[in-house]
Amino acid sequence: MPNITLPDGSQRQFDHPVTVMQVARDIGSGLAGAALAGKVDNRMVDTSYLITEDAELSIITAKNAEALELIRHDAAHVMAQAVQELYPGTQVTIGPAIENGFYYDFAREQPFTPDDLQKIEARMNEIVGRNLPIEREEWSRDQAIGTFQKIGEEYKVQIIKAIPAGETISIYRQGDWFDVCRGPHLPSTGKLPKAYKLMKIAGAYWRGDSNNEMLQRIYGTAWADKKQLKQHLHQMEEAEKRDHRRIGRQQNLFHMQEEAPGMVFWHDKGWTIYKTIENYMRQKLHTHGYKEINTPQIIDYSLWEKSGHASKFGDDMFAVKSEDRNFAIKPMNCPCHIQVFNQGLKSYRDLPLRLAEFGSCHRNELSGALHGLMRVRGFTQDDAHIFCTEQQIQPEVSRFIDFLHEVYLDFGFEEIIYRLSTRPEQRVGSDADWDRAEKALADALDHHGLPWEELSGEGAFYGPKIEFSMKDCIGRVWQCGTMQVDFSMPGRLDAHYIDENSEKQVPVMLHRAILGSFERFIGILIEHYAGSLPVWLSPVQVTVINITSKHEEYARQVQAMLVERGIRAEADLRNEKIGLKIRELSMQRIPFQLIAGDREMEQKTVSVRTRNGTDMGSMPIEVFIERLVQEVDSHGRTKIEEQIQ
RNA sequence: GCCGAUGUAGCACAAUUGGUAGUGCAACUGAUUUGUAAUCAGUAGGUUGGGAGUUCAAGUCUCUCCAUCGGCACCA
Repeated sequence: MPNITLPDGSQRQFDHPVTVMQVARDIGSGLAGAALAGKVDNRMVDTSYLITEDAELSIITAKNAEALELIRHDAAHVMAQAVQELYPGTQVTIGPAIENGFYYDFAREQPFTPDDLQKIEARMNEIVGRNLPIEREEWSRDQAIGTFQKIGEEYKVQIIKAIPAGETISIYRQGDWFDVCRGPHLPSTGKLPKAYKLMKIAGAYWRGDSNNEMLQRIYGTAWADKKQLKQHLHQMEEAEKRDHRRIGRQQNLFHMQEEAPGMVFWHDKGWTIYKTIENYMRQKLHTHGYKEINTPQIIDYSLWEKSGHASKFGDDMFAVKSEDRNFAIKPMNCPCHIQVFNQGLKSYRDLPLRLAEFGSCHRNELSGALHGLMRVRGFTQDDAHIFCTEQQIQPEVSRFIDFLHEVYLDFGFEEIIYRLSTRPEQRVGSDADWDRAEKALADALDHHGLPWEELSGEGAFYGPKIEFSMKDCIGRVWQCGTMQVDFSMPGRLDAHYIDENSEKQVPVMLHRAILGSFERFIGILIEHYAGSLPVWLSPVQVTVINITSKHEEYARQVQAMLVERGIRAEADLRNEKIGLKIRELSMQRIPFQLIAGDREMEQKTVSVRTRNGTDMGSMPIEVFIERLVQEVDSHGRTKIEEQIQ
C-alpha cells in the first residue's frame, strides 16, 4: 500500500491506491482546489493518476514553475477546441507549449484574420467558463486511427501512425472535443488561468519541411496569472523599444532602402561605430599574431567550382558576366586566402600562418530571411584563416578562445555559450581525422574549463566546429564567434607546405571569426545597450552646450580641446534654451553634455551631465578630459562617475 | 522562397459607406539671449511604394510587381 513522501519530507500512508487528487484532498481542500497536476517520482502526471506504490509526490499548483508548461499546453488545446467550434472543417495538427506560450498548427483553406483571433480568444474564455473535465483515455492504435479518419483528421492519422509501436496512445477529452496527446493536462478547462492572449498568425510547414504544404499557425502567450501576462506584454514593448532598426533611424546611424534589399547605407554616425570596432579589431589581430590581407570582391566562377561552393551554394551567389566570362561576387573569403597562401612555397616553419581580412561578402539570401542588420545580403566579416598542422589545431583553438574572451569582455558581454558541432552523416575526411579534430576542439574548451554542449551531427561537411554565442542583457542568444576545422578546402585548392622531411603536405585550415559580421554585431550592440553605447563606441561622445551666444566662443574652445585629444566632440550652439538641448541630446544618448555658461567661462571649467540625467557638477576641462580618456581606454571599465566618488 | 499583414510629408500616425488627403513632431522664417529633459508665432512640405484596371470619381475596390514587418524554411 502506497507510502507517499511529500516535498517537505513528511509521509502519508494509504491503505489503498490513491490518485494525486485524493492525496491533495487529504492534505487540504484548498490544495485540492489549486492542484493542477502531480509530480510522481519526478515525472509529471495528471491529478487523476493512480499511485499504487510508494512514491515521492509533489502537488503542482499555479505557483510552481512546472505548471507553466501545463498551462500553455492546455491553452493550446482550448484554442484548438475554440477554433474547431468556430470554423468547422478545420483540421488540427500539433500544438505544443513553447517559451512564453504556445502555438497550434491548423489546416484550413481560408486564412485566419486578426479579427478571428479576437473571436477565438472569446470562445476560449467561454470554454474555460464551461469548466469541462479533462479526461485521459487510452486507445488502441486501430481505434485511434479509425476514429480520426472518420472525422476527417488526416494529419492526426499521420501523427498516430508515426507513434512507435508499443507506445501507449493516450487521448485527452474535454467535453465533445478530444485530441491525441501525451499529456499531462489540467483537471478541467476551468483551471486554465485567464491569463493568455493570442498574439499572431503565421505560416508553418507541416512537419517543418518546406516541401510540405503550409499550415496556419496561431501563436499565443499564456501565464499563471494576469499579472505575469501583463508583465510579459510589457517586456515585449520594452524589447520593441530597443529594436536596432528603430534606434538606427532615431540616432541616424544607417538606413536601408528598396533598391538595395539586405544592404546597408551607413550614415556617418553608424560608420563611426563601425570604424571604431574595425580599428579595435585590427589592433587586437596584430597583437595576436595575425597578418591582415585584402582580396578581390569578384572572382571567376571557375574558382568557386573548384572550391565546391558553386555546386553547394551556387543559387545563393550573385553572378556577374563580363566579356563572356562568368564571375561571382565572393560569398566568403576562404578560397581567396588560400590563393594568398599558395603564393610562394611554404615551409612548416611558416606555420601556423594566420591570415586575417575584414572581408566584404555578398550572399543572395532568400528575401524572407532578411532582417535589419541581423540578416543581410552584403556584410563584412572579421574573418581569418589559420593554416597549420594537425598538431597545431589544439594550441591554436586555445589561443583563439583567449582572444575571443578578451574581445567579448571589452564589448561588455559576459555570458558566453559554447557549442561543439561534431561530424555529420555526409562528410569528407577519414574517421581518424574527425576523431582527432573533434578531440582537439573539445580539449581546447576543457583546457579553459568551459562548459560546452555537443551538437551531434551538426558539423559542416568539411570539419567540426565550435560556435560561440553571447547572451544579451534581455537574455536573447546571438551566435557570433566560430572556429571551424577544415580538412577539405586546402586540398581542393592545392595548398601545400614542405614538412621537416622535405615532403609535401596539405595544411589544415581553421576558419574563425569573433564578431561574425560587423553589421550583425553592431545590431546586437545597439539592442544590448538599448542605444546607449559605451562611451568608447559612441559616435558622438561629448556635446558642449552654450547657454547664451555670449558663451559661443568658449564652447568652441572646449570642443576644440576635446577634439585635440581624440575625443569625438560636438558643440550645440543653437539659439535654444539649454532645457531643449539637454532633452534632445539625452534622447540621442550622447554620453556627456558639457555646459558652458558664465560660471564655467570664468573658472575655465565645464559642468558635466550624463545622458541619464546625473549632474556631475563642474570640473576643470583638463580633469574631465583625463577622466574621459580613461573611460574610453578602459572600454568603460573605469567610469567617470566612479572616478569622482 | 512559402503563409499572412503592411506601405499616406523627413519621422510617428489620421482620413466615415469610393466624393477637395489632415494632425503632431521635425524643417524653414521671425521674435526671444535663455542655467540642467520641449519658448512663442508664422510659412512651406504629398502624382498616397511602382505599374495596370474598374468607376463620373480611387489613399480606399481588383490585378500585378517591389519592399518592409511577423512567422516558417534557409543560414557555407
